[in-house]
Amino acid sequence: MILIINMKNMDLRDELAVLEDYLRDHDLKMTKPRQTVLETFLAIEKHVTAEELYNAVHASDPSVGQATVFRTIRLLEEAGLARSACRDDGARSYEHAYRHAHHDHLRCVECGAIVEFSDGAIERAQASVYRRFGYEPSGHHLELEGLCPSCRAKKRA
Amino acid sequence: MILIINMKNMDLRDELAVLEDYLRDHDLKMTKPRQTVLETFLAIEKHVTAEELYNAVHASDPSVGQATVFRTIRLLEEAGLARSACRDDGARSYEHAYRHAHHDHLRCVECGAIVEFSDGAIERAQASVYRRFGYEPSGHHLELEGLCPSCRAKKRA
DNA sequence: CTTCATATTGATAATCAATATCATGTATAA
DNA sequence: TTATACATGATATTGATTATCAATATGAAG
Ligand SMILES: [Zn+2]
Ligand SMILES: [Zn+2]
Ligand SMILES: [Zn+2]
Ligand SMILES: [Zn+2]
Repeated sequence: MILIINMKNMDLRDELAVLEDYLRDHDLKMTKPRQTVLETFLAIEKHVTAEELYNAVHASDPSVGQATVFRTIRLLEEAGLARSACRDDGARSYEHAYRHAHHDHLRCVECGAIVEFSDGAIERAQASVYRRFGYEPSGHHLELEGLCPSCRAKKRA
Repeated sequence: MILIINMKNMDLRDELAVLEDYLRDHDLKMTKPRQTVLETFLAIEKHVTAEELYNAVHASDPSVGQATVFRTIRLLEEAGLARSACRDDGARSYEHAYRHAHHDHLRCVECGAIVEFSDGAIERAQASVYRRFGYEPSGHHLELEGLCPSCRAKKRA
């Protein structure tokens, strides 16, 4: 058990430092709930909604409230530790941002499977669009939708 | 006044036919509120939310209720007359889809100005991503964010 | 260690977009 | 016209998120 906790702490070190720096710079305080939310978020290696994150947080510390999870995930976003995108079906979803290179998403409209990809040609073409209209780039959201190989197979069967 | 109404009717002819065909094929009925919502939607040449559309509809016919506007804009989407995308700040927004070629959006994060563009290189690169992962394309959403020329100038001043 | 100003918390109420419900009104075909 | 199924507007409801607020915890200063 202690080993696991130690391993977690090792993995967390940088992210924790990023959060602490952000808090210090904004006269905010490090608290137990905020650490719990950060740890839980970092332990989930996929896209999560605030609700899903709350469930996970609640499992390891039932005293943490929903509101705090919503507040903290926004904080993580501002601190550069999380990235968010609005999901077409309602709830906003979040993913890791620190030490996770920019990527776009390819989602199966049938089963929801998500492929994360990065494509140089797309990025370069986007840069040229920015230049064409004289805009200064500050980010973008690209989601490709389609039918994944296994759902295509099922549909043919 | 009559002239304007006639002009509107001319512009509407095709779109109205598209909706009528869709309604007939689905055993649905053409009604006054549905026509009003369609006319109003087509008269607005920019992205609108259901709420904004309701306000415009209400101006020309106060008897039409909000629920009907929500229902009808979804209907227009299904009929291929409207396209929607979820806006980062909350409400879903809609734009014309009939006889409006696919395009992507470049939005100023400062003033909200939107440039609609279409870029062959981006579309081709996306097609190659679909092939790479064996997905069958069914659509995509791309929004570039940045600072428009005039906001860049203001920022420098 | 104690003080103390200030930030944070969890519970709850409130907001916002979007849907569901339902009694009443209306389109359309026979 | 008459029947039938669909559509409507008002209203209640949902679901995600945010605001409010009294009680608590943090962290810097003394
Ligand atoms: Zn699939
Ligand atoms: Zn991702
Ligand atoms: Zn601008
Ligand atoms: Zn557009």
